[in-house]
Amino acid sequence: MTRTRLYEQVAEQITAWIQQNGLEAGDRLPPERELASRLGVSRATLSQALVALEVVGAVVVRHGDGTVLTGKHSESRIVEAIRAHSDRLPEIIDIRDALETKIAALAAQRRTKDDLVAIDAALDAMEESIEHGDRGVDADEQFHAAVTAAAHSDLLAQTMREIASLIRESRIESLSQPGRPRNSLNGHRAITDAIRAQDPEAAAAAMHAHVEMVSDVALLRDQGRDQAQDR
Amino acid sequence: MTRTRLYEQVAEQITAWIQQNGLEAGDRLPPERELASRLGVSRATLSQALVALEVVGAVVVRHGDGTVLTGKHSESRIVEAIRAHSDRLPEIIDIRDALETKIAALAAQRRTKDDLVAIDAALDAMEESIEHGDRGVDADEQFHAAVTAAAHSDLLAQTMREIASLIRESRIESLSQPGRPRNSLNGHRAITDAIRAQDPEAAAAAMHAHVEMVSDVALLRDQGRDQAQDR
DNA sequence: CTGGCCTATTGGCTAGGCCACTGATCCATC
DNA sequence: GATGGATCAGTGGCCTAGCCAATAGGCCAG
Repeated sequence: MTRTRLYEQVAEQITAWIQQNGLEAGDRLPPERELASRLGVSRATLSQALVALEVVGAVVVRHGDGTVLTGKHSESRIVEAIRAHSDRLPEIIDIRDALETKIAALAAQRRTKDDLVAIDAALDAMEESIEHGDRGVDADEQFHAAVTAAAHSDLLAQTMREIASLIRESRIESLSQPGRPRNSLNGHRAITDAIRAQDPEAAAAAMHAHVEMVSDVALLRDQGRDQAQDR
Repeated sequence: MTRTRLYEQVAEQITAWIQQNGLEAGDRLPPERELASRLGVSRATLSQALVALEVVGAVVVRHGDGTVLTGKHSESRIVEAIRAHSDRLPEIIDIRDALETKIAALAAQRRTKDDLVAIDAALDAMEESIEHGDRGVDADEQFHAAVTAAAHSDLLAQTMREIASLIRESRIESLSQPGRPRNSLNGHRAITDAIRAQDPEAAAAAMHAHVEMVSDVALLRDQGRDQAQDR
């Protein structure tokens, strides 16, 4: 059994420190000498930690200049592959439809009582959020996360996490449309009902309709430069 | 522009050396002191290179023992997340069903003439392969890759690539069953017909049936320790 | 044969130092 | 006044030397 190496701890301390201080891309880390003494490690060890962070793509170390943050933290190759393209929204809809429809069906089959409690809680949170005039972005995310958890598939869950940042962006755009949060909430209710009734087909259909509704926004927005991809 | 760091060169030399000598998982690298002097760098620098290789997952450094190769090179986090579990086959079926069903539907909508040519070619390759008594694993893979390409979605394609190694394993098991390659080929034909006819629903249904057929094997194999996950 | 100890080997980490690169400043030149 | 080169302080890159800690295998006592 290999124990945690010091450089790993240091790397984590650094990332934590970055988060705490709200540092963003382009910001600089303290000089190695200072940072090393502040963390109570040698410069060599700190250097190892920086190598690790550099390999992961979190920072870039520039000789003679300093260590600057990339902000990319550690994005999956999936996300990287799609970020370059400007017309990514349709693709996000496609993959959400593929994954979440299946997830909804599995959730209907496998959900436990606890899963239902979590889903209901997310539903309540979104309702309350909307009552307060919010868009309910976080609650929306919470709901989908709860459904994903109820599907009890690590692989599907991990894949959803990989593209979470992409989905979040589209989610914000969608929920910014007037009347959309209420609409979305109704969609969530239908999905929840089907999951509660343990009806996979209905859950899949409800989720599909929900994702489709979101896609309308995307199409509206992409209308101008829509290409051969007829949907 | 930041020039190449020494540790990067060292890491590359090491990986090259591994390839040249045909080292495999479980093999040991020379001791740090020896390796460092042989590469003409200090132990500190070599240590940085090893950290980089460790972060990438190519090696694991064990205190007091040595540095051993993992052979995993660089697998996606999705794959890593699932490798730990022994009962991964059901989950692979789930995600294949989710992704490939959607991919088939999209392929039916978006396929070009060239896409069809590629799909037909894969079909022919599989047929010929089976005639020769092979299992047609490569041709099977080729077919699914061609369909994925025809869906014209970078995101879905990249996601499929991420879990490709997992699918490949299940594929080999499936096609090893007697009579299975022929069965699989028929499934491919049905999928191809639907895609050629540009019928999304039929393509999705055909792909779903195809994946289900594969899942039968998996269930058969997992029968003994099947848990609450009723399917 | 078993169990515990010893030791050679190997990686973990530190300390201290010199070198190379970067960027800003200052100054001579035009 | 504008331009271009020299300078210098700060920063990372890399090295040497050394001690500490974990591992594995052999040795010895029981």
